[in-house]
Amino acid sequence: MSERYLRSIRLLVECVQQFEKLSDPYIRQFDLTQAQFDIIATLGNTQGFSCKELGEKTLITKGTLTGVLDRLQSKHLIERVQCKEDRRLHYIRLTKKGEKLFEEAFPYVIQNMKARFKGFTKDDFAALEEQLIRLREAISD
Amino acid sequence: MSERYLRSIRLLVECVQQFEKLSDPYIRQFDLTQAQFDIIATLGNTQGFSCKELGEKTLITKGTLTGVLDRLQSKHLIERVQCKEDRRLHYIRLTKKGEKLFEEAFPYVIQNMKARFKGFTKDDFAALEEQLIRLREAISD
DNA sequence: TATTGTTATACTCTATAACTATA
DNA sequence: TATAGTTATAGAGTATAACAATA
Repeated sequence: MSERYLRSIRLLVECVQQFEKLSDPYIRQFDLTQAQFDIIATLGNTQGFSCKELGEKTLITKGTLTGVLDRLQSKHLIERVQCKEDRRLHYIRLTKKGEKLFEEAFPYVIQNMKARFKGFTKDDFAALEEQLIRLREAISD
Repeated sequence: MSERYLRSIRLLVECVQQFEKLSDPYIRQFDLTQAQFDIIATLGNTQGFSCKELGEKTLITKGTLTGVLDRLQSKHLIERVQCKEDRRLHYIRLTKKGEKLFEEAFPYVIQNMKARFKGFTKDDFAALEEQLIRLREAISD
C-alpha cells in the first residue's frame, strides 16, 4: 500500500543527496556554499531578479535570503539595485566579478557532474524527465 | 548537450524541495526537524544502529550526528548503549517514548503525504522507481 | 596505529516576528 | 493597509580538526 510510495520517495531523496554529495566538492573549490551557488546559477545569464523572485526560484525564505545575499555581496559577487519605478523593490544581479565566477564555476561544476552520469543515455534522461514532470505535477500546490 | 542533464537535475531537486516543503508542517507538529525525523524513521522497527551506521544511512557526518542525537536524547526519544564486545561502538535505539512517537508520527506523516499524490497511480510509481534506480546506479560511488 | 564517537570552533542556514520604507 | 526587504533572535545543521577511549 504505502511501500511503493515510500520506496519512490526514498529513492528520490537518495539521488538528490548523492548528487549534492558529489557536487559539493566542486562547488566548494569556488568558496561557495550550495545556497550561494544556487543564487549565482539562478542569476547567471539574466538581467537579475528581485529578492522576492529569487526567493521563489530557490525556495529560500526572505529572512534567510538577506543573509545569503549579504555574504555574496561582501565577496563582491552580486549587487543590489533599487528599482526606480517601485522603490520597495531591489534588483539583485551579478557584478563583473560574479559573472566571471558564474562563467567559470557553472560549466566546471556541470561538466564534472556530467562525467559522473556515465551509464545515462539521452533516452534515459528523457524517460526520467517524463516521470519527474508527472510527479511534480501531482504534488504541486 | 548539457540542457537535458540540467533539466533532469533541476526537476529532481524541485520534487524533493516540494516534497520537503509539504512534509515539513506535518513533521513539525511532533516538534521534530527533518534531520530528527530522519533519525527516528531510520531507527523505527529496528534493533538500533551504531552512530557510524546511522551516519551512513542518513548522510549526516559524525560531528553533526552527535548534536542531532544529543537533542533527541534530551527529549528522551533515543538512548545510547555502549556495545559490550567492542566498547568503541555505541548503539542508538529508540526509547519507549521514541517508539511511541515513531508509531504515531511516521504513519501520520506518510498518510498525509500520500494524500497529496492524488494523480499518481501504481504504474506511475513503478515507472518513476525504475528510472530512479537507474539514476542511482549511474551516480553511485 | 587505526577506529568510534565526542568536543570545540566558527560559520551558515532556518523560522519567526518586528521593523522600515515605500506604495 | 499592504508589500518588499531588513534586522534581530534563537536554534539547528555543517565542516573541520583535535581529542579520548578502545581496539
